[in-house]
Amino acid sequence: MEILASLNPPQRAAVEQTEGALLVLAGAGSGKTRVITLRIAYLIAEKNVPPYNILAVTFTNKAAGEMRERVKGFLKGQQLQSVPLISTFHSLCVRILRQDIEHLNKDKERKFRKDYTKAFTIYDTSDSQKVIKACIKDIGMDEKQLSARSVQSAISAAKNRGEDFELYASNVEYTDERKAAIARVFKMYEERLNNANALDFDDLLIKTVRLLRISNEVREKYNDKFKYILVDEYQDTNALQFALINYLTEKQQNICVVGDDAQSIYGFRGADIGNILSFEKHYPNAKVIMLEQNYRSTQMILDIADAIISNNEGRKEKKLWTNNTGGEKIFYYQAYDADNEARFVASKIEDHQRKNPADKFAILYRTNAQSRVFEEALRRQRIEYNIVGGFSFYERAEVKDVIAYLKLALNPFDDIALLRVVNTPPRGLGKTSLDELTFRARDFGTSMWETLAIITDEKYEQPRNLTPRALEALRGFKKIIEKLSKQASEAAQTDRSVSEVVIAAIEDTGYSKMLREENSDESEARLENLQELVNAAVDYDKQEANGLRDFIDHSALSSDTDKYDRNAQVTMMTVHAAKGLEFPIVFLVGLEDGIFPHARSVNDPKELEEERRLAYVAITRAERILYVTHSMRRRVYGEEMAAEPSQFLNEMPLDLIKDLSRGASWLSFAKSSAVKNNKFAVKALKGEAEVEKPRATYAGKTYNSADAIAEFFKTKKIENQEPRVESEKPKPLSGFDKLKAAGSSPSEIANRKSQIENGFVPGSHVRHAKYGKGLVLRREGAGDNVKLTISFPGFGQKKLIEKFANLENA
DNA sequence: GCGGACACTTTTTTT
DNA sequence: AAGTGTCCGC
Repeated sequence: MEILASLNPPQRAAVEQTEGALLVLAGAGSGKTRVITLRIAYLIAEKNVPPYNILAVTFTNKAAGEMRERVKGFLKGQQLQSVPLISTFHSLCVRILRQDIEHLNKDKERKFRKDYTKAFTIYDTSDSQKVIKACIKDIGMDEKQLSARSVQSAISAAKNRGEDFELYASNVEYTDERKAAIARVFKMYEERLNNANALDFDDLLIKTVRLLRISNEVREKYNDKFKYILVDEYQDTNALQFALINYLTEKQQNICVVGDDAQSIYGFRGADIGNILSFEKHYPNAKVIMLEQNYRSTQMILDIADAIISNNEGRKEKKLWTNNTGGEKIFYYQAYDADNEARFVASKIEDHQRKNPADKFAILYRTNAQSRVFEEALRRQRIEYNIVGGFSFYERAEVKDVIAYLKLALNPFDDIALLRVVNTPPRGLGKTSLDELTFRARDFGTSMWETLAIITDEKYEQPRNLTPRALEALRGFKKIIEKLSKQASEAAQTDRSVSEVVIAAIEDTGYSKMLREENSDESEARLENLQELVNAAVDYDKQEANGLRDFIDHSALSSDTDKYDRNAQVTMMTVHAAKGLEFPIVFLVGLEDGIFPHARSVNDPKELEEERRLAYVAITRAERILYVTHSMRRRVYGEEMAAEPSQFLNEMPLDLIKDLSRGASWLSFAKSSAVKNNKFAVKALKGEAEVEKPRATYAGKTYNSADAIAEFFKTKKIENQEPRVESEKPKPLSGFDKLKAAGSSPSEIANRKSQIENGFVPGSHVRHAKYGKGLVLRREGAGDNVKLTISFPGFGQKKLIEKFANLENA
């Protein structure tokens, strides 16, 4: 292959070393994806491996799509009999289970009696949360004592650790009532999913691993099928995924994994960097190849990324290098508020586009919620953009409703689907009737659908506790589903048109009638969305012949419906979604304490390190130019709050950053006083420096110029009163801004404070023995229970009990 | 049983 | 701010 000539020696070795186990440890921008896709092409084109023998696994649909595109590009012009399977872990599992799940029914150690069928349903996060909610209620607890959300994440975490409900329960201490309750819910949840012939996202992996473990036949089948296996972003695998790979490679050991420990950002999903070490243990003959040359970014960008990541303790030393020396400094902008931040980005994009219309941009943020302001700003400037992820098409209520009809038609045991649509459109079935139905289902130990069949039967003689009207409604509903079910199973088995069934689910169920009669803008939009769903089904009919079930699976497993369009000029997405991608110009926005690093991560050193790796991923997306921005105020829960610069900003080498802010900014201040106020720097100047660098660790100092920042915030007050940026109308102030507007001298604030039960109010500066100066952001509770949220530069936000915190005025 | 008014939580990140 | 859950009058 000619193209191999363009590779450097280690890259080339990674492509050509096709037999046996191979671990490729690669830095950001080192051509990882290029290597892995070329390898697939190489196997096919040079080694004559039939494509169906190749399996490549990724973590996101977007990565899988990207990889398919690239492989196609490399194999352009070749006639192929089949295609390699390039899929996410979850899709792979669905594919295996749809064929072979029934082998699980022979499992001698199975915990529940109900058999799985190939028609199993996939429960997405909100589906399983509904089940959990019901379970919590049924063990007699209140959502306030035990939130469905937290139980869900506890269950999911346990599952990803490889614990089933029994193991989980056996680890609960006698005194831990909360955990004991979770264990009870866990068991009940598992049983209900089993009854519903349903699997949640975690189960897809768990059941597949179990299947491969207990069935030699199945394991052998897939070992024979997948002769060459590749795993991208290997650092993100968790224990289950590792086990899955091990089973699949039992016979042949042709496995190639590619990863970068510095880019591990899915710890919250149980990803374990340790799998890199386990890999070498499990495949003792594994070769290891390192790719350290970066081909993507300028030296300037790499230096910034490296400066940040080197604050992490748990990290393999790995210094990226590049031939792209120099490059432009990193641009920095401090915005007055979120809107101003978005305007800045939009106007910069406009500038660049004027100079070079072909430029490509990415706007990267920590959370999806941040996207809206940027959408608005870009739309105002008439800049076209593409948004990845966020609120998915398949999450819209009307789409979920119609999908629920289809799911129910395919798997009538799916209680969640039934409850979703039984009274949508309204059929006169209210809470009373549905409670009765639920109660009976629990009583009989059957699914809702079976229960419904039993009590609507003419010959049923027990009292029904249902009004004649409700009974008729249930019978009507039953007929609708039966009819749809007939159509659906035809479409699922034969390759008959999926779109016909989708249309039936919209029309014959009364759903579209309901929307048409509502006749509002809202219902109009919903009808259009359903039309969109029909279009998707029509497209689907044209391209693939995999039937309705596959169509539904797709809707469950693809959260980012708007798949990444590599030709888009401007792409907006979360940093997570950007992994594996690159852009000439990147805007990393919202670099604020509490947002990035996220407030939920600052209290746990491990999580903070993950945030830092996330920042590393974000920065290394940039090829030529990187902008970093933060805003001084941000709306949180509808309330305008003061926002502090992110500690990651301060971990950047300040002299590599060019300030584009108008007037004074955090950066200008930090720069001018960094030398003067930094004890270490002063020592260094005097030649007394202990070699010990002010190594920023989570437990200690993070800022290398904490005093400078503290001082900056003192002066910030004045600046905030005279916004430097034109803003159409003055925004209503709230929180501490109101305080400042009313009278902003420290003494006045202090007075006010003593009036308010002698406590610290939001907006006041305090001093803490350990953390130093901080800004009070929030005050909750009363009396002895007052909790304060305080932002301490260098330490992040802390929640302190006022009574014990020993705070002083500052 | 239904719909509207109101009270209340919620935002990490992905499958 | 926005979406969800609960209560109440019809």
